[in-house]
Amino acid sequence: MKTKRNNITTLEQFKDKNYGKRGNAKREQLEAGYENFKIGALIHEARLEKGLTQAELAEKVGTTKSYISKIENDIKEVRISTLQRIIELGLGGQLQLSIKL
Amino acid sequence: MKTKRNNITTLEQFKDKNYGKRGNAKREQLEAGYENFKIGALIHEARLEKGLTQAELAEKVGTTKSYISKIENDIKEVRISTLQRIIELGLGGQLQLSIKL
DNA sequence: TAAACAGTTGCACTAACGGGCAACTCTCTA
DNA sequence: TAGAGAGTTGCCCGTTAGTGCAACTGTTTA
Repeated sequence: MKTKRNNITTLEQFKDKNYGKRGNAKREQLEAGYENFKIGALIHEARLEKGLTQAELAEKVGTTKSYISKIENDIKEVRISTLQRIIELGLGGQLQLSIKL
Repeated sequence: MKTKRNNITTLEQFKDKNYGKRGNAKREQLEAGYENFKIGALIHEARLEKGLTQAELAEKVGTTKSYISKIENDIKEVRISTLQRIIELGLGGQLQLSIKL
């Protein structure tokens, strides 16, 4: 079998290795506990929980790893339908939406 | 003062008057309890809870009532940023997003 | 070293769609 | 009747989400 050799593929690894390293948006979101949620962090975390790489997720969804990366870093705006597609096809999950008044 | 004379401006009125009348998406969503949520129904309900008309909501958000109508009826796709704008500026609420894996 | 994997970033393209305008329907009141 | 308010719908256009490619930076293993 092909063993995974490197890089971050679980949430724990990410938190251990990257948390607090760079002054990026991802870390700030973790610190803020997603109070000001960003979609990117949401997908990022879910993907790691599933143990998928960006390329693997991209393939399931029918897109490219570069696009996944852009979404996770909130570089590109996402349509809700696209978000649903990623979550359902790629992560086997469901998008939950609600309004807190 | 200018009194509101007509049409539906509360959730109760909507349910009383429209529920089950037409075979539209809105009714089906109400019946399904939003299992297959649609953004439209979400905004629609929140708007009625706030007692706003489409035009009033539109003005707060800086858009038109026609656009609000299209979103509520799921005719148009919504961007997440737009959804946030509507909920925050227009309804004074917060959009809650999560992924159920 | 190097090679392979994971992720980021830049650039350029285009079909799709967000969003506006205006005209329409429907309902209620006078 | 008519007029006004609430909501729907058709048409249109400019923007941009989504894509594709390629080059880049780490990081890990051999």
